[in-house]
Amino acid sequence: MERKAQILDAAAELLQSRSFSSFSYQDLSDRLGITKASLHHHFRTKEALGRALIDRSYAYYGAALKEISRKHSDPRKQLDSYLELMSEIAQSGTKICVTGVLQTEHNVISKGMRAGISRQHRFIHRWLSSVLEAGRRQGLMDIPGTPQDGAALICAAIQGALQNARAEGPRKFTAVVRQLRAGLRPRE
Amino acid sequence: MERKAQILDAAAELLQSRSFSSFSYQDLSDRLGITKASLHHHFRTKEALGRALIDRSYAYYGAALKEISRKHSDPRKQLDSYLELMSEIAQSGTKICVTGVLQTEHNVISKGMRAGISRQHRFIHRWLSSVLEAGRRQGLMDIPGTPQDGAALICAAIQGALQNARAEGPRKFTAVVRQLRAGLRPRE
DNA sequence: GTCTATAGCGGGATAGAC
DNA sequence: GTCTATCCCGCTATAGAC
Repeated sequence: MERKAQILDAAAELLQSRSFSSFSYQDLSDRLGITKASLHHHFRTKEALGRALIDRSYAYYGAALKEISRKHSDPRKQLDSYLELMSEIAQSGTKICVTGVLQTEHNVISKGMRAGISRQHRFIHRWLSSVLEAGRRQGLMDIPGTPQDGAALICAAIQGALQNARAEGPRKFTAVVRQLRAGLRPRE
Repeated sequence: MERKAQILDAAAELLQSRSFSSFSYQDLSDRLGITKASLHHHFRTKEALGRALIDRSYAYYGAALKEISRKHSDPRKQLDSYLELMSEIAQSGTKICVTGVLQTEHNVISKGMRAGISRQHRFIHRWLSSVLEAGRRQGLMDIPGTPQDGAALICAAIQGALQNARAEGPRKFTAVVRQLRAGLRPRE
């Protein structure tokens, strides 16, 4: 299980920096110092590895967002924490979000992988919707439009901003976050 | 030249539906009915084809945005036309924007391709900034923050929205556009 | 400008020994 | 669980005839 986790760590790094189609078992072999054949022992096919990566990402966000909800009751703080979480990816300088990578490869990955990505996207969208909904209900945010639309904008903008930022520099990410917050008008 | 254009048409379609690394000269050969060797006659390397695709995309947006600026003097109409242009991609159901595809492959493409994508991104960002700036100056839009930040949000959100929409359905795109417009608060 | 033929590499994957 | 050895395939790219 130790090994499996090591492989997933290295694979996640490669997925987010190079995309799914553009990393190989050979790349993993080089990084981990074990042969391709051994890697196939842990994940029989690359598709299986892909599904495992998505499941792991889903579990990560599940835990992270739950933790945020537990830690802060103020929806403004919850939103901030989410944005902070995403900004860590931007600060890597080499990675973008898993959803962005795999939605871009939507037409070249398996149905199983597509389903996993869809589930993750919908989960995060739902969480953000509920945060915005609470923010409005408690009179803490002045959201124009529905919480669902607001959440859709945040999902799309953060995903695009990470891609823009890796290519153009991290200031692109902070600019988008700044504008996003301005548009949601949290009250002081 | 006729042939070159045909190849670029087919390649653009494949680029936007499958990503750069995930289409091959064989795919083009199948679609166009000419051999891989012939394709190499027109574009010696795939990298050269990639650069040509980016140049073509850049020229396309150059012409399209110029045309929009010529046609409408009202910045609100200019913005609407831009969003309309992007929504055509969403309506395809299979394609996403070139910038999104190639920024996602940022670490696996050549420097020349990166430079071309960067130029295109900065061009569109600059155009949007000037539209928002005019909107504010003429008292037609109530943009919170700078026009530059506003433009960065639009770029990122549209790019992400196209990816979300292809995976989750076209309503994702319209939701993002709706929220984007609400955040920019154009006056009636 | 298009073809046939082929080189050369790297990809995912398997068999079977240890 | 890891290895060596190997398979088969598709990829980019080239040579050279028509």
